[in-house]
Amino acid sequence: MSAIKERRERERAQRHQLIITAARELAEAEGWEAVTTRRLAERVEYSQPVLYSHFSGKDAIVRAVSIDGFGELAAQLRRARLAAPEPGQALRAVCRAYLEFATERPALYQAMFVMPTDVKFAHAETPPQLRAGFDEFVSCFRPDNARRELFAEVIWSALHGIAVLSDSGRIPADTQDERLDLLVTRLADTPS
Amino acid sequence: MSAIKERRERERAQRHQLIITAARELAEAEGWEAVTTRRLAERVEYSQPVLYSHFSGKDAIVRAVSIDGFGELAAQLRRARLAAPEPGQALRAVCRAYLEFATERPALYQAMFVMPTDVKFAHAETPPQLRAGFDEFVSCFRPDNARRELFAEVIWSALHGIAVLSDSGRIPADTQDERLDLLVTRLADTPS
DNA sequence: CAGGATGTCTAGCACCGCTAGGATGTCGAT
DNA sequence: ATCGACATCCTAGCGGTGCTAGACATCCTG
Repeated sequence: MSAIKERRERERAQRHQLIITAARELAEAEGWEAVTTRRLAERVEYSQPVLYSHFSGKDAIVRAVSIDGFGELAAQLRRARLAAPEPGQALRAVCRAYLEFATERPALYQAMFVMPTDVKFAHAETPPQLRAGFDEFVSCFRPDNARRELFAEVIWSALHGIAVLSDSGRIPADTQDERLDLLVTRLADTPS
Repeated sequence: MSAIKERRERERAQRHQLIITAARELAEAEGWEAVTTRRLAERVEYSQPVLYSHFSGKDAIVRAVSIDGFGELAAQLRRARLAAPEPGQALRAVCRAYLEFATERPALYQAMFVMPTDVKFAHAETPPQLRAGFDEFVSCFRPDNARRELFAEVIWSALHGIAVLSDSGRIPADTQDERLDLLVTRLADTPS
């Protein structure tokens, strides 16, 4: 009897994740405007109301996708930082990885940082994945830099601006490296 | 006979602008998600199809609002730059004015830089108002700085990132000044 | 095997952007 | 002054959206 309940919960959790990945795939293939509850339901081979038994609404689905994204972004940034040959190169590597993430998964990135959300950065309810990503930037600055969190914030904001303006075609995408170089050179902390 | 036509065209132009300002006011009061063609039509006291005799669709209305915004932003940046006591303060003043614009007119700012658009920055069909705004940033760097356009792009992107992330509540809004200070200090061109 | 809880679907609500086609009014020529 | 042509504007409706109430089926429990 308990085994049955467990099986059901397992199936339910599977379907929960199925909805999230289906939404993500659909968004990455055709953009978020193509992600409608009807198409999503059809894709997971259930009717619309099933979606609402898992999520409070479409926003919640987008949020779930974005939280998955936060985890992947943090992992990618971490990998880049650790792979940097020397500490001085870490910031550049992490920044490059960030921009790569944004350009390679534009829809996922949009869900994370552009679409309306109630997820905060520096807050008690901040998802740990997001905090982890932020910390990768912080770690690129010297521990004795009292303002390293501020540095990280500004770097992150600048990268976000670059990512989103080039994604929407507002600035040309072919000079990304020069912008990255300027940003990193200017904002790396100066060894005391 | 020609006078009548002229009067009609005048009235038509008036109504054209009326639609734009109504859309803008509605967006600034309740956000863009509240700007529907029905509500907008009601507000200008015409039926929906009238909107479509002036604009090809809702997107075109948003674009018209944003172009108005580009003009105002450029003027505001120019004022700030010229009011700076000395050239070294110009960049800081312009950046501050930019962030002020974004925080005081969030909906207008969204139409200009966040909502999907076909307006490009560096392009032949770039609206002159937008180019003028960009040039205000360029003018904050020394003419002999060969990369001043790149500097302007990066500054702009960073400001945009800060503006949009704090508007959506993703970074706290109460430490804007510190970010601004860091950014300006690091990216001002170094006198040779 | 009956009863109740659980899960799922069909059908529909109010809203969206957008448009076809008819009613209304105005203009210029006869 | 009247009539036809034209421009203007609105009503009504299309297919779509997010979301939900209520009927239906299915399964576990006593």
